Amino acid sequence: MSFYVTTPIYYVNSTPHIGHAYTTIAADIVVRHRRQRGEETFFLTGTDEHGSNIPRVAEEAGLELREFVDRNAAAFQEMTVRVNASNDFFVRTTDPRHGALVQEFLQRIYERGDIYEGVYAGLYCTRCEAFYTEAELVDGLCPQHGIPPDFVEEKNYFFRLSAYQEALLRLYDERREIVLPSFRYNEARSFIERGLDDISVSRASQRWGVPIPWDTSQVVYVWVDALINYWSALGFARADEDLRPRFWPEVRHFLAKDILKFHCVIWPALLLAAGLEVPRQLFVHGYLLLDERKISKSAGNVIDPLDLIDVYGVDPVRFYLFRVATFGQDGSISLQGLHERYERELGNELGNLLSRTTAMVARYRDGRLRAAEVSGALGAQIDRVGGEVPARLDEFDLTGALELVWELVRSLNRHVEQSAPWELAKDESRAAELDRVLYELGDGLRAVAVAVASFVPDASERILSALGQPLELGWERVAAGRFVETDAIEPAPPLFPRVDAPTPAG
RNA sequence: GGCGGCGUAGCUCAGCUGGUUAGAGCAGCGGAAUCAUAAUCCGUGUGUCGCAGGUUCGAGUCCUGCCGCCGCUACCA
Repeated sequence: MSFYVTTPIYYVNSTPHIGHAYTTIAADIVVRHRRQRGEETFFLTGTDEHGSNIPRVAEEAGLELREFVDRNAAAFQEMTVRVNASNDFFVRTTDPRHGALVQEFLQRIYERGDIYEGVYAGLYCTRCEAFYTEAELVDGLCPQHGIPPDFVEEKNYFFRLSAYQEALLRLYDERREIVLPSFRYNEARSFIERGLDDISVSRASQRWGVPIPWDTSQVVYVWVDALINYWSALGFARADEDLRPRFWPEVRHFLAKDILKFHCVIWPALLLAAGLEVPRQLFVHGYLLLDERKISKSAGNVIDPLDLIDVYGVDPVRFYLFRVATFGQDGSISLQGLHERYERELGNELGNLLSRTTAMVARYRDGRLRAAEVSGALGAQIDRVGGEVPARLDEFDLTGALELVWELVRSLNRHVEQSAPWELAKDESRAAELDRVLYELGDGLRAVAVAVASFVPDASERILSALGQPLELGWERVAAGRFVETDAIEPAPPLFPRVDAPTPAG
């Protein structure tokens, strides 16, 4: 079974913020988990570099076009690396190999008859790359950007989106889970239901883009160019293999709610028109709100994820985002919340659990941990994590999956208190009891490490190392009693050391 | 206007196809312990489950209406 995951390709018009990191991390968690289950995976992310905004913004920045997109693409590549995303490829739409496949894709639709020539006249917001009707404007300005739209009249090529209404409805009816969560499915379906207008897929007045193959005086509309990346990248990501037969259409697209229509309506229609299969699934997540407010430049509350990573490290940021907010819904984050979760849950509940466990093994048993039996309730809970976490991740309930693992962390701390190894250590006749408790703690912590590996990969490794366990993450190891005997456990250094509290000014 | 989401303890939220005295975490208060990054554990909640009706033996959970917040979308004589 192959499993292909994508993030949107991010627009190099601006630099990365926490919202980009959120989508990338979500996709990464899911794909890492699938690898743990031994599935064949491919994880794609990248940048969207065409469109009329780019020449304008580049000029404002005083840079050559190429220089500008290279610089901003590099910022997204750095973000990808810094959040520890395990992507298999990073696609850029300015890559000529992408351009060639975009042309091939459009040519197919053209030849099959669903692209025709027409004239578009209307109000156009260059920032949105979208046309507006008078009614959509607010005080005559673009509702998104608050700038006056331009009146544009030009010859364009149109895609017969309107012809795909029935096919799309049929698709939605046959595959209820094509768009998740279900309320996003409803949103997309009702949009299709009320009728679709044809869309312009070319721009006559622009030069920065992929030329229309049969009329090189025009370039491909940036959104169409961008969507095709999901299919094109598989064609050239590997020099020695076209990956499309292997991974298309087993794709899961992750995206934020603002680009639902492009992904859930236009993209499947384009694929149908090109005679290709539609995506297996699309997951539409919500927005992160900073202190209850939408994150935006105009609100002045943009967070650079790299700043947070500099202070707390990458794992805590990955952890926090899926701990506070239910994935799929909008969710509130705050610097203080991150700090509190870091301290309490990562530092105290998990980090300290490792510290106390390893310290006791070192102190009472000279670092030796021998196989013993894992008692009923605890063993059952470990096995339950192994069984139920995959089910939650299969439906992209990242928050629920993490909560299940955390309940096990809490149980282990409770187990320490209830069995009080320091009491057992005082009584030679209870040596076997002590051995068993220490083994249970070690085994439970080991299982936790494997179970949270997709969320906090670095910490997972450090836990396994501290316990003298092999760095093997196969999901079958999330089960009781898989601890490998060892003689070399030393008191572990703090897994998540204290950091200074954030300044109120932020 | 249509469609959809949300409204549950001070705060953040779970509560799937209706069923024992409505839950978790945080914060607060009280206590225990000392293996540990003073980290942990235990106890502690008189909540009109937005409001009003209805269906049912039984509703936070279904239906209707209404109120408030939000999203998508349409339209305006």
